[in-house]
Amino acid sequence: MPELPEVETIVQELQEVGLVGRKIVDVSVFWPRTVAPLDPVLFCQKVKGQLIRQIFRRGKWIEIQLSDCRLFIHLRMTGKLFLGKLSDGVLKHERLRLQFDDGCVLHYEDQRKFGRWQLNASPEIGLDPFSKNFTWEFFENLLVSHHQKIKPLLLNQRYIAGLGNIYVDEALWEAKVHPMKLCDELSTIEKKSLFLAIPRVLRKGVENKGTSLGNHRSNYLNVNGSRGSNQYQLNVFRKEGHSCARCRKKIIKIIVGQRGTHFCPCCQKV
DNA sequence: ATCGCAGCCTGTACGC
DNA sequence: TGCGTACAGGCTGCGA
Repeated sequence: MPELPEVETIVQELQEVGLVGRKIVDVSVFWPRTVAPLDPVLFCQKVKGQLIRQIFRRGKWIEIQLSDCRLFIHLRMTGKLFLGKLSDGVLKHERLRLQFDDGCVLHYEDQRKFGRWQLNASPEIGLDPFSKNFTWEFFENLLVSHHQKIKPLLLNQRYIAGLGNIYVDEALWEAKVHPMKLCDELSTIEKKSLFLAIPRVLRKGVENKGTSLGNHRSNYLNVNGSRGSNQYQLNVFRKEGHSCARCRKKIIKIIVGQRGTHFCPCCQKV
C-alpha cells in the first residue's frame, strides 16, 4: 500500500513525535513471519535495550538506526505504525510492538501480514527519485537499455525505488505516455516528460501527506491516525469512467503486468 | 532478459 | 441474507 510519499510522511511524523532518542525496553512479536527469517525470540533479544539513533527512508523502506544495529521496515500492502500507551491491549491486526522507556508504545498493525521487519539485511534497491543521482543520464540510460513495457520497469524497485501503482499511473498520465509502451521506444520528449513527472507527482504526494483511498481501516493512515489528502488530487488512479482533466475523454482501466492500470486513451497513445 | 503465474494473507465489494 | 468470486496501493520465486 504505502509508496514513497506515504513512507516519507510516516518517517517525518515518527521524527516529529520524538522517537529519536528513546530507548526500547521491550519488544513483542505477535506474527512470527513479520521478522522472518530471524527467530522472533532472537529478534527481541537483539532489539531490546537499544536506543533509537536516527530514522530514514530508502525507497519504500523505513530504516531505523539503533545503538548497534539497523532495523529495516517494509509496510507492503497494509502495514501501519501508531504511537500508543503501555496500557493498550493487543490491537486486532497488531503484529509487533516496541515499548519505550517513557511508557510509550509503537504499534505495528498489518492486516494482510505481508510487511517485514529485518535486522541489518540492507534491502537491495535502486535509486530514490529524490536523490542527487537520479539524473537525466541515469534515467535515459535505464530506459534505452531495457526492452519491456514502461510501467513494469517503473514499478521494479531494483531500478527506481519508491514508485508504486498509484504514482506510476499518475506519472505516466502527466507525461502523456502509454503504460504499455516499450521503454526503448519512447521519444526523447516522452522520456524527458516522464523524468520530470516522476519527482513531481511524488513531491505532490508528500506535500499532501500521502494518498488515503476508500474509507476502511485497511487503507493508508498517518502515524497519528489521520488521512492524507492526495486522493483528492489524482488524475487517473481509480478514476475509470471519469473525464480526463486535459481532454475530457473517459479514463479507462486495463491490466498491465498483472496490475490494474488507469490511463487516458486519448492523451496516452502507444 | 522478460513475462505470466502462484503464493503470501485478510477483508470488502459485487453478482446471483 | 447468504454464498461464491474477484479484487486490493507489494514483492518473490518459479518455469516458459
